[in-house]
Amino acid sequence: MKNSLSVTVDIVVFGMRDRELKVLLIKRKLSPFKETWAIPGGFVKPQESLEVAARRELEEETGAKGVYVEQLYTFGDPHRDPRGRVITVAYYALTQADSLSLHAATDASDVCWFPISRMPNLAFDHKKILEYAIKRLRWKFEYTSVAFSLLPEKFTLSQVQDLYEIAFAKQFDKRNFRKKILSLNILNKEEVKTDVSHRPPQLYSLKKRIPDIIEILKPQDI
Amino acid sequence: MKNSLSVTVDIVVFGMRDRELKVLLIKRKLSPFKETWAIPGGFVKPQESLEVAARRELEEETGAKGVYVEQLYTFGDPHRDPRGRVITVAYYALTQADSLSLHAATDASDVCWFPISRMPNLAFDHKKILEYAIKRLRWKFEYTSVAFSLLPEKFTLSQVQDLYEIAFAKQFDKRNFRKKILSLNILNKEEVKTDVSHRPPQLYSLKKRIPDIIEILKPQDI
DNA sequence: ACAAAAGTGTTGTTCCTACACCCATGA
DNA sequence: TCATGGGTGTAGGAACAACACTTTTGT
Repeated sequence: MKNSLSVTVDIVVFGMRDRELKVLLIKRKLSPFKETWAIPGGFVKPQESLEVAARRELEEETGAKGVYVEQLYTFGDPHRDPRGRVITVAYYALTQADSLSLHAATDASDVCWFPISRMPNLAFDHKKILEYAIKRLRWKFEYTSVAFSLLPEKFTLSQVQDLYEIAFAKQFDKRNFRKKILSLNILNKEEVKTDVSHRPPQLYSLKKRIPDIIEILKPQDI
Repeated sequence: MKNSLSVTVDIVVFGMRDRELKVLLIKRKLSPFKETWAIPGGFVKPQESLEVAARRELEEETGAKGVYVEQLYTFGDPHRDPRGRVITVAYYALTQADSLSLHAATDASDVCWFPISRMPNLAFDHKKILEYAIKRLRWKFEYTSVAFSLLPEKFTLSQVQDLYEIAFAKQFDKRNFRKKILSLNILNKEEVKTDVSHRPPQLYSLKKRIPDIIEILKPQDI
């Protein structure tokens, strides 16, 4: 039973800022890949479940608790880590970027949001992990309501549309989009937003119990 | 870096037999869970990638090579294995059950197909893994062409429909089903099957290059 | 008054659903 | 000739796509 395998978790943290979809990266303080940008992660502790480990890593960098976290894929190529055999279980998280305050954890000299369209070189096989995460994110946006995890508690329909247009790099017809979202019957109407210098928008919140799969977009929309 | 983690792969092997969707199970020869049915699996070797390990386990029990294999999920609860911390990366495979010959590998005293509707008690957390695999399988049947991996090279449209009706435990309208499948434009027409005591059916094969996601069924079909 | 974003309906088209009978072969 | 599974079309309804103007507020 004894062997020299190690297991890490890595967590791809998504957030929406400045009308761009961004990912949180850390600059590594230690070898290998010292001073290279990487996805946050670390070794799994002996008595810790994988998701708990992923949430711990997330919290260390961002302070975020209770956000949406989902297992992505396990990367186990024997040569993916120069230190030896390290298998990593990748997760991704959807956060409200604006409500987080970043702190470089002990193993990082810097933490920063990077837009997915302009990524630096990444350590290990993190480029592959990131590409996989983006693919999964789009799929989830299409078929589930996870996208709303990137928005504040109360939001306008325009914010939802912006989110989808950014994620898919594509414009949608306003009337059809609103009709579609409302017809899904997954939103509660909240109050009307005031203090805006234009017509006051209706705020909505996401209902609590929602089916896993709801087909928000059609495949040809992509 | 040294720790006492072990990593295994488990592989849920699906096949279609006697108009039922079945899963291959082994009877464990060793403790823990001696003489209990379990999903085939084993420890990952130091220089072996995860998928290679999964395929090796599959081949040991069935001789099957080159079949469809996909990573499912990684189960890492600290207490899932009484021997200590064992993380398992679960895979599933889609095989043409009739073309396999089963051999109990060294760690098994028996190998057998079980219909998913009548499963025995399973070792470890294998019940959970299996439920997860069945969920993923249905999802994949809906949105991709993996189902065809359970069929022989050349097949009739009725075989496809049977497969879907069995997987979803639901009847589909013959004309609509055939229209739908053909409209996807993923099949090549082959020869007509002879030597059947009824009207000779048209044989089809799956085209080589097919988009990942094709929406074979609609959500409300399920 | 104007700038800025919110909000709203209709029509044509496409896709889905429901439904029942004839066909080709081997025995 | 009969038993067996293979194969086919149409009509009504639902969902989607394309499209432009009016509303409400702050400045």
